[in-house]
Amino acid sequence: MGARRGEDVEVVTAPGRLPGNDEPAVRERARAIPEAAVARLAVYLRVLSGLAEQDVTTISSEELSAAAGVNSAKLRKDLSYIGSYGTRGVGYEVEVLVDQIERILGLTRKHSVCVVGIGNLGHALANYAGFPGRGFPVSALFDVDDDLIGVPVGGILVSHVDDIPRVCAEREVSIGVIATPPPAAQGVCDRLVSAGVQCILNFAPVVLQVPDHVEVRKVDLAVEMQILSFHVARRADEAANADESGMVVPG
Amino acid sequence: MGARRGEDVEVVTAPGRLPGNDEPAVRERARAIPEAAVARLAVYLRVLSGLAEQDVTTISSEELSAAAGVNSAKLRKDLSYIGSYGTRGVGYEVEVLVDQIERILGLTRKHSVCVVGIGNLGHALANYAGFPGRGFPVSALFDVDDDLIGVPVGGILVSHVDDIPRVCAEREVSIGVIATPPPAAQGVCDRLVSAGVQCILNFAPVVLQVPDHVEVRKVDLAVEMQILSFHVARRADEAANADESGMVVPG
DNA sequence: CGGTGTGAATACTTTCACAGCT
DNA sequence: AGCTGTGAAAGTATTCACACCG
Repeated sequence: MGARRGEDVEVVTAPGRLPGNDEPAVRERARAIPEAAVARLAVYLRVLSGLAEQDVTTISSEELSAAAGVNSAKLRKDLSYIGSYGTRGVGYEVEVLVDQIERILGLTRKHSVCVVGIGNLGHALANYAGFPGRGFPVSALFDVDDDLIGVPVGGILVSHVDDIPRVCAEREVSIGVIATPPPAAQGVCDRLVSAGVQCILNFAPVVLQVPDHVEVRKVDLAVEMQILSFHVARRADEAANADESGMVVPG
Repeated sequence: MGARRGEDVEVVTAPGRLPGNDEPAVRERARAIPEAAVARLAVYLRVLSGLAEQDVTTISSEELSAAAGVNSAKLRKDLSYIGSYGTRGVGYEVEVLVDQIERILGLTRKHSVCVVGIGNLGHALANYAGFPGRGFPVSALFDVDDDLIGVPVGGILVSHVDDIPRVCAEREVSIGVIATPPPAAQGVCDRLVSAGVQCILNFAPVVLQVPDHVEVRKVDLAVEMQILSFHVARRADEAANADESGMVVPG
């Protein structure tokens, strides 16, 4: 980073709107799509795919945003990150948006997925129709249980976790899904990483330690439930407060 | 953003809650914990519970933050939202933090959970040990399939979705988990809402429309996969660019 | 007109850095 | 001497509001 420690360096530059602003460390990559926007693009894509199936060809930001559960300004901003594909006064062509979002999300290539840990959840994941349907073929399954090795689940034979390096290399796995019990997760993660897998989706309730170049996303049921619990509690508090402050309850 | 340009802007800083500050129109919110912080508190809680089991009694922000995968400033800030329970020069008492986080997250009450849609995923959820273990007893299961009604799954008998209102009321369900196929999700959601359930965790890949007073969180595998796909693509782009710009790849 | 695309304003989150307590 | 707690700065994300264009 540049200068810090301002001996009266006075921060001058308001967020650069000046033209001659040649930031030194600025990545001139246009690929600066906010993470939050990426997540929403995936949602828009699903909504749009549904519309395409119903032969809707054109849609406005207002309609699309309502269907996606966001407001229209956010939707337009999100779409603006990927380019200008709308027509003023009209709206967007569904098919164009589908293509462009798929391009940005990298869905034009297929991404082989492996699932590690074939318990209840692993079974569900291995059979999950949403994966292959949208460019994510599940191409390997792993477990430690001898009774499972060689058994077909969702059409794929389960391999032993010890074979992760070989099998992942052979089948060019790019995304690993961890659905093991918590104590096994870090070990499995390490094996996936050393097998060259750079993206991991973790269902085990543990914080995985990985090198910088590996991307981890986690799905944590307990955390989700606790967040909901927090909201239940907050609501109860508010109700109690409103009550006590003599508010008249409407309806 | 702070001061810039000489128009005595004086942005009065934000939501401070100084003591003795008699804000005019402040709506008495003692509970102003950022959503993002709430999610992390749940993670800290799990780490802390693990530490407690290993008889660790005291921990510094540096250690705890490392175990939780965040930096220590963020951890301290997050903890500061719930109060001052640390000892300067020493650290935090594990047990105190556990109690306080549980209190804030509303885990001192039990929250009955129902699962709707007893397919692969529903089975996995019904059997998920993480729920009852941490104050979220699964107390009702629902499906439409006649072959499933009355069958015990994870020790609970499956009821028909038509009985959602009655059963949810009887068992005081406060959190509904939707694990149905996409087309059924909105209908199930509506029934849960009219049964008085105010918090919903949605695994179906659809955007649920709910009244304002209902809190929905979603877990969307396809979206997660697509976000990872985006990162795979970005990485590939970066590699290509670095390559082309004649960069020497470091070891 | 009607609806997109986007600077600018606002709101929220993270990080810095250090005063103050133990 | 060390670590927490926290204002203030920096960085992101969301929303507003309107110029612009079909």
